[in-house]
Order: sequence, then structure tokens, then C-alpha cells
Amino acid sequence: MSTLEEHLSEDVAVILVIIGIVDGKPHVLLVHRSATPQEGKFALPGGKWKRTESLESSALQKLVQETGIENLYLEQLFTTTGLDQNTPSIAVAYFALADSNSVQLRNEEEWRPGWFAVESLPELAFDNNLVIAQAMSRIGAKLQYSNIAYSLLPDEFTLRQLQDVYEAIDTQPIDRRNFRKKMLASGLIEATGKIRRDGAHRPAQLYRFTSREAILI
Amino acid sequence: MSTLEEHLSEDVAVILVIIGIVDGKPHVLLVHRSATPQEGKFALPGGKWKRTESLESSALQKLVQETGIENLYLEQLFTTTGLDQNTPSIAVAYFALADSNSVQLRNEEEWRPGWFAVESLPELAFDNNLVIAQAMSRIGAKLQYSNIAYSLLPDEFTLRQLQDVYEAIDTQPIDRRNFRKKMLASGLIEATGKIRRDGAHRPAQLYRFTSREAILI
DNA sequence: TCAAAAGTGTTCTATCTACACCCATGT
DNA sequence: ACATGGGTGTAGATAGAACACTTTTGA
Repeated sequence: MSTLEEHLSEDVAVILVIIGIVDGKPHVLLVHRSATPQEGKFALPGGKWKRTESLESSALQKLVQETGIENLYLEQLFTTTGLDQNTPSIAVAYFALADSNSVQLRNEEEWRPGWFAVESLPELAFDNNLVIAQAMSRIGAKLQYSNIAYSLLPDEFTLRQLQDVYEAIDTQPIDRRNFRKKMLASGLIEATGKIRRDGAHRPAQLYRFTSREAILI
Repeated sequence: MSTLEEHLSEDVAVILVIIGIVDGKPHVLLVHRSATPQEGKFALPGGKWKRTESLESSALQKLVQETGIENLYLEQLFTTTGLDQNTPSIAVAYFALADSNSVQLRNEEEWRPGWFAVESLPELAFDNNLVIAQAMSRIGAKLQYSNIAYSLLPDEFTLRQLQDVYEAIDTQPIDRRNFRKKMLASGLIEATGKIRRDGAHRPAQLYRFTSREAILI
């Protein structure tokens, strides 16, 4: 890569808001900045856009690198300027949804990636707090009229797990009976026929999403 | 500006989907490309991002240049790569809504800007047809739960004019009585007390938007 | 037998849809 | 007087919200 191209590639960054549910609450994957600028702060994972590929490819590649998973829901959020006041640059933000139990965090001394509860984040580098807030807002809206929750859960799940995801994002309780009716009537999920025993109570039926591609309803 | 900076600035473009209603149908403002690449085709107006300002400022400046209006609704759509296969670059697309009767088109021989009906567009430069389709989809959705229609109309308007806007975007007829009830109940508009006479029929009351800032409902 | 979560139906309420007639004006 | 678009109310259908008891299991 020529010196010119190296310089050029610093102009455009891709950053990722990777959301997962941990302990029933939405968490975001953050890394620790060990280099300037904003050294010592936590920040969203990201990288430079490689001019030889599309933005989407760059984001997807970073997503796989951070989570070890291939088929997560990934959507562009927006593009901002001025991450860093000193060097004019633009950052294209994406958000992704992941089943946190399936994610394999990178174990790197330099970055120390980890899950952080969205409701109690520290002050992050750049405008990352704002970017995360926007992502949560978009996810909340989109949960209501799409099946993107598929990306927050394992292939098979109980209706209670599904409801937990909705309640974690909406942060308000949902009536169990109405939720079941609505989800089943939507056609987005179907029973697998299997049941799961996990405690001193009636076993729960397992469901799956009828499609694991994003669908608007 | 140094040679390096000139080169850098070519990497990021801002393009605008400016939508207005002409003859009861949605139209988009296009310009004629008189230079390579894609010479001779029509395209969305746009320009290079100036690294000394924010993306939003660049878009707004271009918007004023094309329409002569300051306070239009402007929203970022998304960012794409590969407008031109040869030189890797990214384009940040915005859409704006304008009262076409208030717009003063630039009268430039080189660009020849004009309004084109969205439903019968020619093949445009780059992926502009796709960008416009996405903009229309977003506008259609947003009309339902916001007041962005304010930007498509003059300050004072009749309920019929407002309904025409909605029908032009949705491309399906709406019941007049239900529409009036819903709009008035929403609180987004209020009567001005004035009436407008324009023909051999009962005069219509004029309304205004209670707010000319974007509001979600 | 007890605790804990799963499963299930009905009533009420609010919202959306469909629909027809009179009113004010200019010609 | 007539043609044109503005203005109004009601009834039926649909979707969402509220709400309590029985079932199955493990300890």
C-alpha cells in the first residue's frame, strides 16, 4: 500500500455498536483504547475503511473479528464527522445484534473487549455514548415491526426467552398472554415440537424463527 | 488548499434527494451531468465534502444552493461505496422535502436542474435510482408518524392540500373525513382562522403546522 | 405437597374503516 | 339554478389491553 493510500484510508472509519442481552439487560461490546487519541477510555470497536472493499464488507469483517459469528443482523446507522477534532474524518456507524452467549470475545491484552450494560455506561471516547443511544432507539423501534430479535437469541428458544429480549430493550413489562398471542399470530416464529426442562416447573416448548433473514411486518 | 487535501476531498461526496410535489405527484430534483463520469445522464445533485465542515453543513449548503430555501427538512439516508467503480469513494446520501412552488431552481446551462416525476424516472447515473427509491420508502413511513409534511407545503394550506401530499406519497386514496379527523386530533396542525376563496365552491379554511420542527408521534 | 414457571380465553376499550348528505361559493 | 369542492357524524370491525386460574415438573 502506498503512503498516499495509507493516509487516505484514515479518513473513513467504520464503527460498530454490537448489542447483546446479558443478565436480562442490553449490553454493548466495548474495547479499551490503549493508544491516542482518547487513550484510556472505552470505545466502540471499529477500524479503518479499506478502500478495496465496500463499507458493508469492512463492517462485517470487523463484526466477525469481534464476535466470532458470521450471520448476525447488521444495519447501517448513520455517518458522522468530527470524531476527532484535530484530524477531520468521518465515521460510518453500524449496529449489530448478537446472542451474547454465542459470542467469543477476543482475548487481546491491548483491547480487552467486554460487555457493558447500556443503562450505566461510563463516558466513552468520541461521541460514542450518543451513537449507542441512537442505536438503542432504532433497535427498540425495529423490534416492534420486524424479526430482528432472531439475532439476539440462539436458534431455538422459549417464549419466555423471547419476551425477556423484548422487555430488556423496551424496559417495560409485557403481559405474557398477549405477547404469546401476538408473536404466534405474527407468523415470525413456529414451534419446534421440542420441549426444554430446566427446573422445578412445567417444561417449556421451544420455538424457532421461521426466517433468519430480516423481515419487516 | 494543498494538492494532498484536494485529492482527499474527492473521496467523500454528499448527494441530495430533494423531493417536492408537482402536479399532485412526487418529483425529484435532478441535474444533468455534462462531465465524466456518466456524462449525459441525469443525476442527483451533490458535491464533494469539504473537510473543513460537517457532513450536515455540506448537505445543507448544497440544499440551499439548489432550492434557495433555508429551512427545509433534511435527514441523512445512508452512506454507500462504489458510486464509481474506478475510483473508490463513498457517498453520503441525504433527503430533503421542499414545497416545489417555493423552490427557485438554479438556471445554469451546465447543470440544467429540473423536477422529474419519481414514478417515471429515466435511468440515472450511478445507483441514483436505488437511492431515490430508498428515500421514497423512508418518507412514506415517516409521513405516518411525524410532521415532516410541513416541509412540502407553504406555511398556510388547506386540508385538501395536505391530503394531496399524503396521497401523492402513499399513492393510494384516503377518506377525506377520516383524514381530517386524524390530522386535527393529532395536534400537529391548527386552524389559522383565515379562509381561502379559489373557485366556484365553498371556501376552505387555512391551517398551519403547530410546529415547524420535526416531531415524532 | 409445595414452589416455580408454563400454558391458556374472555371482556373491555380504543382505534380504524366505511360511508352520505348538506354548505358556501362563482358563474 | 347548478356545478364544484368544503365540511360534518355514526355504526361496525379490528386490534390492543387488562386480567386469573390450571398444568407440569423437580425437590
